[in-house]
Amino acid sequence: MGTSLHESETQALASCAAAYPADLTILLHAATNRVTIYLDHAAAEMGLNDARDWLVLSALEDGQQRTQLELSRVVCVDKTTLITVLDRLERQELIVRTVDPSDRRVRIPQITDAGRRVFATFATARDAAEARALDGVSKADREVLMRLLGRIATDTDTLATTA
Amino acid sequence: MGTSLHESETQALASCAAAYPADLTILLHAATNRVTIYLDHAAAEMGLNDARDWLVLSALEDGQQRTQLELSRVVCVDKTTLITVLDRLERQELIVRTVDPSDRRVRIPQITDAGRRVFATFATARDAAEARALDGVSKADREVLMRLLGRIATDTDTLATTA
DNA sequence: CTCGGATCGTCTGGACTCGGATGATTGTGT
DNA sequence: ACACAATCATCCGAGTCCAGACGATCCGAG
Repeated sequence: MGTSLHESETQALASCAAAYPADLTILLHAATNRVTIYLDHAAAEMGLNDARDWLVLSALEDGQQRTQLELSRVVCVDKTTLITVLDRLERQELIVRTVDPSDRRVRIPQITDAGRRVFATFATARDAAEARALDGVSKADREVLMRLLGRIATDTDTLATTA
Repeated sequence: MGTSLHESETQALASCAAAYPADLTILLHAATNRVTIYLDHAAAEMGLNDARDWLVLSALEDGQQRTQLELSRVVCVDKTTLITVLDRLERQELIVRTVDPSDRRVRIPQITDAGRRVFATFATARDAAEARALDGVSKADREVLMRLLGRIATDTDTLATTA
């Protein structure tokens, strides 16, 4: 499934970043696309469909009981789209959908042992990639990066001006 | 066209960032989504369909003559998808497709004066948003952010390990 | 108890994306 | 001059996304 696209996208992104090196917006997109491509590739290598599949697994990994709707909010995936992800993960026996006996409307997706293993291997692969991407970067600089990204991600003022 | 979705996405992103504050991958996604939502909103306000519409305009703004295929590579938009963007921009008279007399296969999209005006107003809105998002951040920290993002975006080693 | 509104998961229809096919045009070898 | 591969824009089809509709279930008011 679509493994040959990585090559061309990689090239395209390279020229992208080269063309607009000073623009925060473009840089954000380019950096995100880059890690997305890598993560999708890593996910495909271990039988997952997407980096999003792993994201869902990671949200389930803490064992906390969550409704599908709650889960969709946590991982920022549309509730409709989440269904297809859960269907796929369930078919691969990485999760199971349990029914809450106290409320038969809701389904509680829960990670299986197999799912936990896939999550763990993916997580180490991702951590290695992150470490490599930031290799040689000082602790202080990393902290700056994370802090500013977090600020951009959660800054409500940026959006408030449009209202 | 889909203006009501901004609200819900914003909420979702907020919880997203809160749930995984230490993960570079998640932070990148959350930050990018945030600025994308803002830019899409700003684009819609001035009659554009997308932030991507503006991205295409920005690539045409330097007046350099580019083939559609070249353009698609510069802005990281699939050549097929670019067609629909150009069709829309042409319908709005923000660009024109000219034919290269020396090679009648190619179309050279060129920005019009109206397109230049839309680009300029959007650019100032974006710059203001970026300035607000980084308000109070020291020059040195900004430089760190841009440099590391650029490095992540262009780092070839990260992908090379998958081959 | 029962009715009505709220909330869950799922389904559906229309729009978008993108790999590959197609047609037009180019240049190159002979 | 002519065949033929290469390259451009465009079209098409399979896959995906998501807002809204829907049935099932819960809960509070009467």
